[in-house]
Amino acid sequence: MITIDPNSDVPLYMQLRTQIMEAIVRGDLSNGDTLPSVRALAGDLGVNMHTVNKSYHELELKEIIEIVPKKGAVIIANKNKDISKNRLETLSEEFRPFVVEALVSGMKEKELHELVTNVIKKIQEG
Amino acid sequence: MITIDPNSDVPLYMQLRTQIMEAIVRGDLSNGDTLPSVRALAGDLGVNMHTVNKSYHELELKEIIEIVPKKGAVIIANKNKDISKNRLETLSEEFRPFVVEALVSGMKEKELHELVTNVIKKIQEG
DNA sequence: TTTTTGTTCTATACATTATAGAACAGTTTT
DNA sequence: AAAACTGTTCTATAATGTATAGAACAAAAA
Repeated sequence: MITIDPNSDVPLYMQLRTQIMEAIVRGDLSNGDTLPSVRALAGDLGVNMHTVNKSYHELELKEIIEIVPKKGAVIIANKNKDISKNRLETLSEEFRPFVVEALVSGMKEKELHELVTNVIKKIQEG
Repeated sequence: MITIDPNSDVPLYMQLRTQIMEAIVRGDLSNGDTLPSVRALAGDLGVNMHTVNKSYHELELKEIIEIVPKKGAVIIANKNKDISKNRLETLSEEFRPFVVEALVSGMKEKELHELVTNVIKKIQEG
C-alpha cells in the first residue's frame, strides 16, 4: 500500500518514488508489472497528475521503470541483476553526507553496518 | 580545507555543514576548536554571511557545535561519545530512501556494508 | 467510436535558497 | 575608553523548486 504525507518536509513526488521502490523491494511489485496511470494514481492519492508524472520520470531516470508513451509504465528493476559502476558511484555520493553525520555523532563502522541491516529489515517488513 | 561548489544542486549551506562535519571526522577540527566568525568564513568562501550563519545553526541543531552569542562557535562533537537513541532513529529515517534505492538497484546487504566501508575510507582520506 | 494514455503548454501560488544592507548590543582588542 | 568584531535581527529582492490547475494533442485500448 502506498501512503503519502502532505505535511512532510519531503516533497510529494519524492515520497511517491521512494514508496514505489519500497513496494518493489518488498515484492508487492515485480518485474513486468504495470504501474497505474498517472491520472488514476493521482486520483487515489489525492495529488496532482503532474506530481505523479514527475515521480514516474524520476524512476525512469533511475532505470527502475520504463515509460512507453501513450501506453504505461512497466517495472524493469531486476533485484538480482548486477549494479552498474556508474550507479554505485552515484549511490556512494548520496550516502556520503549521512555517513559523515553518523561518524560525527560517534558511530563506529560496525554500528553503521548494524544500522543499515536494521533499515533493510524495516523496509522488508513494510 | 573547505571547498564549495556554487553550481552544485546541493544548497550552499548544506555543502558547508557537511564539509565542517567531514573536517571533524578527519581530525582537522577537534573538540574545543573554534570556528571562524560567520563574516570571516563567508569572506573566504565568497558566500553571504547569512548562508554561513544558517550552516552554523544547523550544526548547532545537530549538537555538533555550540554557538555562544557575541562570541563564537565551538566544536562540542565528541567522536567517542555514545550516540543517543533519538539521533539513531533520525539517522535511520535519513538512510532509508537511499538503502531502498540500493536494494532496488540490485545490491545485497553485504554489498551495502562494503559501500559504507568505502565511503568511510573516502571521508577519512579527505 | 469512445475512452484512456502520456505529453506538452501556460499559469498561478507558495516555500526555499541566496544575497544584500542596515542596525543593535554585547565581547574583545587596542 | 575607543575601536573593531561578534552573533542577532530586520527588511528586501531575485531565482529556483514544488504543487496545483486546466487545456489540448495524438496514439493506444476498450
